[in-house]
Amino acid sequence: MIKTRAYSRYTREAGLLLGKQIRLSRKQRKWTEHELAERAGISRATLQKIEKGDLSVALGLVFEVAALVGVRLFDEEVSSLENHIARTQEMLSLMPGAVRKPSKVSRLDDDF
Amino acid sequence: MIKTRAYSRYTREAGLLLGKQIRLSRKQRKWTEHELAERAGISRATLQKIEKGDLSVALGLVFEVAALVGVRLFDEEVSSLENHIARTQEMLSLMPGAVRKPSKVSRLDDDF
DNA sequence: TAAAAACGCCCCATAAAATGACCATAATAA
DNA sequence: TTATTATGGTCATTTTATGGGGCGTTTTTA
Repeated sequence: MIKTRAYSRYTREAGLLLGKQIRLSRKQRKWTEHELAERAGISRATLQKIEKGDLSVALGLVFEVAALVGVRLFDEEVSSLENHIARTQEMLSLMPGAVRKPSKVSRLDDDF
Repeated sequence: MIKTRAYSRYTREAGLLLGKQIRLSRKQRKWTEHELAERAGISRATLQKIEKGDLSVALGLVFEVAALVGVRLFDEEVSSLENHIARTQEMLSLMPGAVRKPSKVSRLDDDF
């Protein structure tokens, strides 16, 4: 029995868009599936899944393929990713180490 | 034997940034790991991997969690994703059905 | 139009991910 | 400080993804 996971519409569409963008970029570069898969170090079957927007594929494989054909998430250049990471880390370190739920009452805030 | 896959710097940093952003957003919302994992329908262990930038996690799980805490890739609202998908599909349908490598010579173009 | 290549889809073996339970430690609230 | 909860990590088991191969169809080139 195969258990199919439920995904939100946003997630499904995001995966679909990403896949289509990759496919389009690959064709613009005139690379075959075989060729792109080889460059990415993955099988053709997996590449096909990615281009179809399959959400079960590992994040890293998708990112790798996307980068190879020039599809950028974060629409930022690599160099600035570093800074972005650093800034996020900074904010993170200003936060309390653990989140704690109030024991009982006083649930009017969410201060954010 | 655990086979570690090689990822490009861009991929590694993208995963790391995404994870940190998720963690930050979760804390801003004052949700515990347990809470977010539950909402996303995944285990706490998997959420921890995501927040650490682990690239082996399924794309869909990461997107789902990101969406829950408000981290958007494509920095576009959901509604426009549809249009974006449609436009990409349109361009895609204008492309030849199969990419073909030139048989021998004439490799000066890449017309793109 | 014939030959070759790209694509779509399928199955299978196995490598790897996801889960749930657990414990230890760190962090928070009282 | 003490009690409580969140987090970090490990482990065994179930579930799933990945790669490899095959095969028919479509597309392209010659």
